[in-house]
Amino acid sequence: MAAKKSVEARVQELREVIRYHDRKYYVENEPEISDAEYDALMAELVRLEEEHPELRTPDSPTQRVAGAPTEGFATVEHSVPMLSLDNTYSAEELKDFDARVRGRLPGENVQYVVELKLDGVSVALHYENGLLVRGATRGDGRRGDDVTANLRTIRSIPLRLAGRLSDSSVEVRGEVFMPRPGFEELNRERKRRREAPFANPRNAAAGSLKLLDPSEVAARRLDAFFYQLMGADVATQHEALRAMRDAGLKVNPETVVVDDIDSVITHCDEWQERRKELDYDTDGMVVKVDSLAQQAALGATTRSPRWAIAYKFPAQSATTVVRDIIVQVGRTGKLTPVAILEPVFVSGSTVSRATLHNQDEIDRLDVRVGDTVIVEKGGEVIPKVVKVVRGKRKGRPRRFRMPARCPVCGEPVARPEGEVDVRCENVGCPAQVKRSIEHFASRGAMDIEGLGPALVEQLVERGLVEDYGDLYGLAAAELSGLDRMGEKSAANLVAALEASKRRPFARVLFALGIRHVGARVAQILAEHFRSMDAIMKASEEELASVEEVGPVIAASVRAFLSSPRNRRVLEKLRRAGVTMRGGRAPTARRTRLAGKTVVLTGALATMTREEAKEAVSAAGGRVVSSVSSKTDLVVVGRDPGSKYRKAKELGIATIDEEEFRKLLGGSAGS
DNA sequence: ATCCCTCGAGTTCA
DNA sequence: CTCGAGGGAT
Repeated sequence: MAAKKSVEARVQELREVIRYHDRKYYVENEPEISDAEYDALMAELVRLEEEHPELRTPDSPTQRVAGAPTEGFATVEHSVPMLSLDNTYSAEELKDFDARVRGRLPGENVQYVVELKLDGVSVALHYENGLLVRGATRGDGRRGDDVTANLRTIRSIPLRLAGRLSDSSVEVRGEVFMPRPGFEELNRERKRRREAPFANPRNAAAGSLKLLDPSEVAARRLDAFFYQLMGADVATQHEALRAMRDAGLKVNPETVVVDDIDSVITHCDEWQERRKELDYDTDGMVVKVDSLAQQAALGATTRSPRWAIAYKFPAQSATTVVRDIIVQVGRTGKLTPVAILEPVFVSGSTVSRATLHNQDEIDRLDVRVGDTVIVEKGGEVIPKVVKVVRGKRKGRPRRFRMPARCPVCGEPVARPEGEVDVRCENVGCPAQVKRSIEHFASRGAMDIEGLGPALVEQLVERGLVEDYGDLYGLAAAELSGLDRMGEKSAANLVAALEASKRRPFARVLFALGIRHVGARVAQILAEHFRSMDAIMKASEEELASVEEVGPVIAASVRAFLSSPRNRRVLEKLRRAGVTMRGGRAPTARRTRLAGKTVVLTGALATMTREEAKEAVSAAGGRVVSSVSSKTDLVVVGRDPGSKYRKAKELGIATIDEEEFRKLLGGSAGS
């Protein structure tokens, strides 16, 4: 056993040495040994582990690419939501931010940390006892994909933390990105293999993290910078950055701590130019209040923290020509003018169309066909026509006027008094019919896989369906004759339709496409009325008396369900066996909240008002809007309103968010 | 009457 | 993502 002992010791030693050099090379950028020497160390470790599989541990440097390709990614809920930051675009707005911060921290000294804002993919890593156990993408902020296997392949992400954090359990957040040289190399290779190149490094990074085979991810040159540390004993953001760096997590070196907003602005201005020197993309700067105590005092709104803000570099713009202005008809019948542009490359992608929203916008810009215009990407994604270059207008092109008749069905259109939008009111208009079927089939609604715009187009054009009620009458035989529809796809679609009949009632209600009834309102109505019959019977007043439903929504629902045409469609759905009633309400657990009347005031940090309400009703309690002598408990969040005072006056018990979560029994926020 | 927060709806490209 | 508008609180 003596031999065994020395092998074990050698394995340990190799791991430590490799980890040390990994860090020198990938994190600190100061390699101490040659690649060949490094490879030799790694080869020895691999060999020893192969000979002694019992010595393998998950944090061994050989285990970066472990695990077979997966079918998909599990969803992970973030313990604390990954909020996005509010954006600012000018020095003026930064000063406003500073004023808001100081206003909420009277008499206190405020320091700011200014960091580069990387243009990549946000991730959250969990280390337990110093070991990387899980990593997830930001997703929608509340839940993301578990991409642990892929993150493990990124060499600048330590599998085990070093130094003071070496056996602590922390969460760190950062940005995974692809440096430009790696991106260019990847695209050259993709072109060689006749694969579509990525439009920009961010897309390449996002696409790489979603690869199902970790060994493919390992071949991509991904990198990461970390900027948030949770669960460690630090008092300021700059200490957190230092602690992460000491632990072997890569932290962006271009970070400064400053004493006032003017220095922040100077720094932002400077990087606007200097960012070109970097070999990775940045889309702005992030300004954070340094003190974590002050951060906590400032808190967050439901959307973003109040202690940080993003300063976005001015959007890149490009000049192009308007070839045409066309008019689209949406699901609700709204006519939308769209500029068809001479394709032009703007910040990462080629733009060929841009919405002009409505006649007012067109008049404001005075865009005409043939005009030269400046386009920008508002919010990095959606292109926007910013202005017309008047000097380049040739001749006297006609002003654009919204058509008096629907371009699709030819019926006259209406523009209600005082509204900016023009609508086609013909519910049988093919454009509306197609869009409403697409909506019906979409994810979030009935989620019918394989039923996309192209197929809907054919189904309607060939008269196979007149509305979404007809979908369930489709037979595989009818379908397999369509373009790109073999027997197999036809059978799949029929199966998908069958499966969709079991969607929960709330989804069905949403799928109907009633104006003002989105996913959320549908959920509220479903929970309150429990069945289609009950909603059909409800009067407008009864509908409007439901919390969160006002006169406009009530009228819209009533109008939809009163229309004989819609009733016929609903009848088809009912006969097909589509869910028309909700299940029972989840049985209330026996908790200390059971039977209590609760009032919420102020903003909660870890859940929205709605989630809090759900949590209370799941716990058997009831949330009402105002404090009275009948109220049992007032939950006080950040910036409580007058309800807090009233609770004090009436001597009603108040609790803060932490106590509230305890009362909910830890299972809140689900 | 007015402010603030959310939700709904429309939109682009790979 | 952003704009506009509905709903509730003030």
